[in-house]
Amino acid sequence: MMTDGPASAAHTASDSSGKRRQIRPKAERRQQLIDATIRCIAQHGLSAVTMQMVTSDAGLSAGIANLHFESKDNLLKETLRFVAEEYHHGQIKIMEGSDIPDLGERLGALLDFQLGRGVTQRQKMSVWFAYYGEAGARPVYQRIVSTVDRLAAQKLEALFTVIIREGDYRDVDARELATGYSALIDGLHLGLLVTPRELSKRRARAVARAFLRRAFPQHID
Amino acid sequence: MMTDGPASAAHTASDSSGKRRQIRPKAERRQQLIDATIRCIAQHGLSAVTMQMVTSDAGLSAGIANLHFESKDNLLKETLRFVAEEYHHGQIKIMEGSDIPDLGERLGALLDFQLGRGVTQRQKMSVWFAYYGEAGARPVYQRIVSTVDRLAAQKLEALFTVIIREGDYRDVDARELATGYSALIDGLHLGLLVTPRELSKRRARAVARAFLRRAFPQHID
DNA sequence: CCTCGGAATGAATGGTCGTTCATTCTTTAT
DNA sequence: ATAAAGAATGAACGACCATTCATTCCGAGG
Repeated sequence: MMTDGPASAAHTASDSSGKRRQIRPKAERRQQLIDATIRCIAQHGLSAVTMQMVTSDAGLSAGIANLHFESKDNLLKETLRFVAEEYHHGQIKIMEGSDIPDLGERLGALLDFQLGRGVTQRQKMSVWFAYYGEAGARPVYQRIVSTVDRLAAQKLEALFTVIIREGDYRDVDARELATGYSALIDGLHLGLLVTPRELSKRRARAVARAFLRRAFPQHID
Repeated sequence: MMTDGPASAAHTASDSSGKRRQIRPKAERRQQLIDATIRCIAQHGLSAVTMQMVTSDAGLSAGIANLHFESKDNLLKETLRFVAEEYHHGQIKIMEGSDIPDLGERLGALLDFQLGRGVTQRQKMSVWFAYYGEAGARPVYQRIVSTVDRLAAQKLEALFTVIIREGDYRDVDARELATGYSALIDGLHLGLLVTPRELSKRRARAVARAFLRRAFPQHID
């Protein structure tokens, strides 16, 4: 929802479109600032992000972030919530989506989403792991991620359960496999972020596909 | 080397052992400060760590970190290097260690190390992912991690290659499997850090073991 | 016992950041 | 057209942080 529309084209304040003050709906300004925050975290790292950085990247004045979000802490919290929900909603939509009747194909669609263009953008990954890094010390972040994570994990386990029944697979535990698959995807995201030279997106997809093939040989070719 | 010896028992400056100034070898002071940095990152998060925090946690005066490390940036860099090398040296030692002749057992030892007490301590994991979070924006961190990572990946691939030959496994690519296993372990570490409620250490080990069993059924029971 | 090198200290400094709020400006309703 | 409402601005403020360095003091060598 409104993540990369033309409205977010103003990456710098030096827009030649004029310096005239613009009044916009509150929700739009909030999203504009969250988008700017994502860009700043990806470019400079969470620990280097300043309010000046964010507001100037958004092409707005210094005090505006405190106007729409109460504080910097809150802005960062809301940014994490946005990224987390965007990612998990996309996942869940595919998993329960009956528009792909074949379960093997649905699994493939999930994999492509998780390691495809939208999610694997360096920007989003940077944000994702920047917060993970702080999560150990900040229970607020843990709670935000846990909430959406749990729902996605349940959906994945349900999907795996149906596939196991359909394929009559033996010695495969849906819960264990779902945990493993989720962890594998997270680990691959990490590799793509930290060591992009050694792990290409193509290879990441191949690795994830191989994981699923070993568990569900009849469903994945 | 000297990670948790009795020497690092001074977690606060309020040691009743006296306030008398102590002069110690340079290497010892450096390690003392790195240990304090690890504790501070784990407790407060990388972005909240201050020099005051570190030096007071180490029980020393304010300017000492700048004396032994040139700057805060350098202190953080050296701390990452220490954690990365400690982790990867432990791994590599097990992988090439001929003290465990049976390859299946050696694999199990590797798994226990990666998801066992030493590594999975919240402290170490926090540090690990705090830096990962910043790696997207800081090439220095990428280089430190890449260097040690590459060596470990090669050793793991070599070990898998031997196991594949020994078990005569078909349709298993050592390189692909090594990438997958490494990613899985990273992902499990992440789960242990961010959602400890939903993923216990015991279950993480079971998931990793199941991954290996699906690939090398004869070697893992 | 004395001396000297240098390890350790911590008050002081300069700079940066988050936040505030009086003011300016745009929009909507009358 | 005019006024009221409130969105946006940006200079100013106070707090905090990394870094410096004059000073203190330990301890090894004579």
